Amino acid sequence: MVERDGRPALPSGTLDPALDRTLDRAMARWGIQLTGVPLGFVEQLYTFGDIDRDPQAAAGERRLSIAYLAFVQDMATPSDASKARWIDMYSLAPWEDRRAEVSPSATDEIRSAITAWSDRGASVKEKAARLERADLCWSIAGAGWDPVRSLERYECLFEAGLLPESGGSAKDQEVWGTPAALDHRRILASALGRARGKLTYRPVVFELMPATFTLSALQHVVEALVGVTLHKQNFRRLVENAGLVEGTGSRSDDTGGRPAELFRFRREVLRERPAPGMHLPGRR
Amino acid sequence: MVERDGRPALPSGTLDPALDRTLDRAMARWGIQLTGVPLGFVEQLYTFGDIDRDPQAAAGERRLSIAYLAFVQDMATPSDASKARWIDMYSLAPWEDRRAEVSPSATDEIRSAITAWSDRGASVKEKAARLERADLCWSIAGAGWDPVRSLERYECLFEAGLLPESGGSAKDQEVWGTPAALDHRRILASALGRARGKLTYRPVVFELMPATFTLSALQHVVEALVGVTLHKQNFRRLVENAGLVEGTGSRSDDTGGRPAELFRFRREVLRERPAPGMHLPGRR
DNA sequence: TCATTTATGCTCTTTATGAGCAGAATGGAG
DNA sequence: CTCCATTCTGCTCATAAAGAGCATAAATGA
Repeated sequence: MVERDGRPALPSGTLDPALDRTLDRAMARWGIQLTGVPLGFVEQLYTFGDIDRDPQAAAGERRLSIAYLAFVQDMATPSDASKARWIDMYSLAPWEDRRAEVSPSATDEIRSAITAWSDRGASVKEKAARLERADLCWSIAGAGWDPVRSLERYECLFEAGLLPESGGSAKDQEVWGTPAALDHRRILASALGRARGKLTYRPVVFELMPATFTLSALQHVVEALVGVTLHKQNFRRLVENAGLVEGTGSRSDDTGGRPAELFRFRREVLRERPAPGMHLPGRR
Repeated sequence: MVERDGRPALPSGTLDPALDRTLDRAMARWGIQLTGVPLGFVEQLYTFGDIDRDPQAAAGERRLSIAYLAFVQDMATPSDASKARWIDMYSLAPWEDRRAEVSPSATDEIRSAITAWSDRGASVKEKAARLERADLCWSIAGAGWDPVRSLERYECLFEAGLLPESGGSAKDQEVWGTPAALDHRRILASALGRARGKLTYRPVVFELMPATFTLSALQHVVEALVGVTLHKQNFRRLVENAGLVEGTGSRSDDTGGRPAELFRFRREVLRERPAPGMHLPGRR
């Protein structure tokens, strides 16, 4: 991210109608210019254009932002020239990280705030609608936690007025995260949901991995992305059995325990199956 | 679709910065105005902005189109005032319909044209890349047919110069379909892929169905959307077993054979499972 | 009455998934 | 040198889902 008005902001720039033949190229141009990081897998994400998304825009002016999701290899470092730096996405949206059960109290705080919001519904009908939505997002009354619904969760917090973006106080950053510039947290939430979903039917994780890696390293990346922990043996079985990876024969011995075999992505899987990916637990 | 330059075109209009507070509203405004059809499920699809997508645009001018995918109830009829009318999407992209094996020769014609294209690659490397891509799209060397890859297939035909949009002759409309205005066939291909994918993890089919329906009717809609036929008994088992539908007790007797029970969508399934949908055959 | 058509119920096999037990191979502490 | 903590890896077992097909039920029309 870069800095903008003292807050973290996604790198962005304006479309040059003469220079950029396609939107993808414009995005690549600005991405390189602002971060110096070479992009891997790239996909258009969403176009944001609400009239009030940029409070600084002049009246009658409209700012459209065409957001892109890109994966880069193994934490490539931003160029020194750029002011860009990596920011843990979960510092912006801590509620999306359910790997450690260190502070379930944070989730509880959100849950009770959201429940209070649904109670404030004007009519019985609206209360019920809010409650159902809250349940789908936050798994309050029994619906499972769906990692893919990160945008819905952000929008739930936004509309409930719990975030600074929509007038909330949200003091405890461990719970409510660090605000970003403009609606960039919303964009992040979209991207996160998209990436998590994509993971289940396209082998995009490997865009984030070096050429060879241990299965544990792969699992850690998947877990970081999805925000939940996975059963180790089953994960191994899944990726090996599905033909997503193949062993290289060599091994890595900086594991802290028994050395691990190094694997590589099996590109052939793309031709063998139409939708190869990581299965998310309980998602069906 | 409406008519534009003598060709079928998707309904569209320009964003009014003063009038439309959100992009969604602008889309709804134009949708109603141009077709008179009330929209059900709506989702932003993709923003198209290549410099050469509108040949009529003035130099230095750039036309951005923010496309939306919307589902409407059971073939609602366009208002008389509008010039809009329903067009079978498969008349624009016949290759996407693999339900009837009436003319496998059409697919064969496309396959051989695509194979010829990959042979025309400049280098050995490019040939191989084209061949892999052709295989993924058209299931030439053994990859399965993935209904979701409709956009990739359109782009394959486009880049191979086989469609009028990219200079091809494409006389036989049974094979190459009816051209639409501008890049609207590309937009259709995007929408089709998105809708097909969505089907697998969200119960969107029911947006296309009346309140009650027979399982056969439901299956026909799914088959029409996905473009392949399904095993009848297994389809029934899937939707009933997954809790997507529930019987109403009453029955329909215009089936032509034994009367069928009428079912309705089970809304509760949304709370029971995070990603309820129809499983597509062979897609994994 | 019987052939035709569509709907529905059930079985059988194969493959995935969720959960856990147990052994193998390393480094470090004593 | 031994023991132990740590991590990797192989395996089993129960349950669920998916692919394919057989068989029966309930209508219509010749």
